[in-house]
Amino acid sequence: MLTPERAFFEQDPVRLAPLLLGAVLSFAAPDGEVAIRLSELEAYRGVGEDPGSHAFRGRTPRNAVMFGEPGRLYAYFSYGMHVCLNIVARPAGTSSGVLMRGATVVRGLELARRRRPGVADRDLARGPGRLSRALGVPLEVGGSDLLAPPFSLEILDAPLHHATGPRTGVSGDGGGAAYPWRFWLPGDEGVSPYRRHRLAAE
DNA sequence: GCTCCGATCATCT
DNA sequence: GATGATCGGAGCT
Repeated sequence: MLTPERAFFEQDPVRLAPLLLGAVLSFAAPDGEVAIRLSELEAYRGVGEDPGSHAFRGRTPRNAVMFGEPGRLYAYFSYGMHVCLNIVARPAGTSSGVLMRGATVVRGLELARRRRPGVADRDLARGPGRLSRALGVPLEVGGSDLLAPPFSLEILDAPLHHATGPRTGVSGDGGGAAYPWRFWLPGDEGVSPYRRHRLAAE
């Protein structure tokens, strides 16, 4: 394991995402620290390039963090109840991100269980909304540097064998086989359950 | 295991 | 005013 330099995050998110599989991210919240090992990620490119990206139509107040320094946290509120977490990629001014979709808890298991009463251990961080709750990262922490406290991030020395496929839950042109930018560790229990996307009306 | 469906609201049109 | 990078529960196989 090693701590990456800032420049590591300047690469294309499609290259970056698989390199982050197996990485350990920890967050020290007021009530304690939880660390997770990433097992599923999705890459999102920027303005005009990726119809599935929040940045596709340009900069807005919500997505402004993606246009800033790489290695920071882009957090957004989804479906009226979930917080999803991305790692900003590419040089400042461009806009890209890597969505953290699934992980397993490797430290602070007792705390993670307390945050998700009644949830099985393997489900604590299996899914993007669940992942943010297990870590204890609120929306307001968006924009923070993942390379500085209260965060820490360690990556593997060598990439792991991984699988690739279409992104989950992305509708319209950004879904489907044209953008096979979902990366996961085959067989890992932290990989989110695949949800078949709804077919177009007949 | 699977499918269907409602919750719930910031964001953008 | 509609949509969505989701989740959990109900009910079925």
